[in-house]
Amino acid sequence: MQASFITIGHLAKRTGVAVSALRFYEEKGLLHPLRTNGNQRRYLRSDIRRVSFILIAQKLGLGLTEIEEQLAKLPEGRNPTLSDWQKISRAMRFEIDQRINLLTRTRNQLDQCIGCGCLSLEKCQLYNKDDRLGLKGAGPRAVLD
Amino acid sequence: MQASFITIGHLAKRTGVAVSALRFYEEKGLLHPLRTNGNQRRYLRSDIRRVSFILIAQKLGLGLTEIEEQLAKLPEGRNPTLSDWQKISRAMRFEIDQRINLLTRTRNQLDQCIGCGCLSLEKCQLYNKDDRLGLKGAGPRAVLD
DNA sequence: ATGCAACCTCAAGCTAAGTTGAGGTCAAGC
DNA sequence: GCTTGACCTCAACTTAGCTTGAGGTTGCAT
Repeated sequence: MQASFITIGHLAKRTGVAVSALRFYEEKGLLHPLRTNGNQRRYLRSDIRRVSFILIAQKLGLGLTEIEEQLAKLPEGRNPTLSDWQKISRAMRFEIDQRINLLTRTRNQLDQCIGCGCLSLEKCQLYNKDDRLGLKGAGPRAVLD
Repeated sequence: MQASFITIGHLAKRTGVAVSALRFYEEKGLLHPLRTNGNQRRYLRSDIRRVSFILIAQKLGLGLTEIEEQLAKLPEGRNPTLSDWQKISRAMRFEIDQRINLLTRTRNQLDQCIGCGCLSLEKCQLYNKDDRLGLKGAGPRAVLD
């Protein structure tokens, strides 16, 4: 059978990802190729799509660990169906929306800052909001010189 | 004079950034504190704002090198004025807008993908567009199993 | 004038996401 | 049946952005 198995080199060419990166992804648990008797990796054709997903998700700023969590939702063993992928796509859309919202909020706050000239931690909305500082101590207050 | 100089510890508390990170930023050329006779760092109060800027810019995904380029626009020596900061803020606003646009485009493309179920490199807008693949060889075409 | 927290330097270590290289094996075409 | 390109493992190196630790000094408050 010249079945649906492809070599690592083939997968690399089809996805534009380096062979070394594909091996690295396997090490990180994102890919699970089979092996020949001679110990060479053999991928399913559907792994091309799997790798595409990794690339897209990385563009969205997800780390490999988070990506693995998403991929874990795919059925292991059988080829993922269209609806399997659609579920994940929707999750990603949600992610993107979140990011757009965050950026939009940041931009609005920055607009205020352009107005007031403040890039101060204590007065500026831009920074106070998003966690990070506890602003615990009632330290000095004169930030604007 | 209890002038406008602050210690590294003070700056750390005011910004929420670790002392070690502040020293690291200096090494990378983002901060230029003075030194006491005893070799301890002394920062200007305006460095609080400078650090705030670093934090915000990092959230936007800029690397320290790029941030340094922005900061280089600030006058060295004298305290930056309101309008100095405003210039930089506007540059940032532009950056944010760019990012929002990119994400919005990505989302629209993903929406198409949800429709067609394709997360394929060769057919999907999402991936083909943005560089990366040369898609040079006229390799096999059957991506959807 | 002394104690001790806060500071200093320098080297090494860490995570993420890979790449590079050495040394060796596999498999497919002639 | 042999050659050769593609594959294998394992270890070390890379960049970014820091943290941690060892060993030593400073400076402020009493």
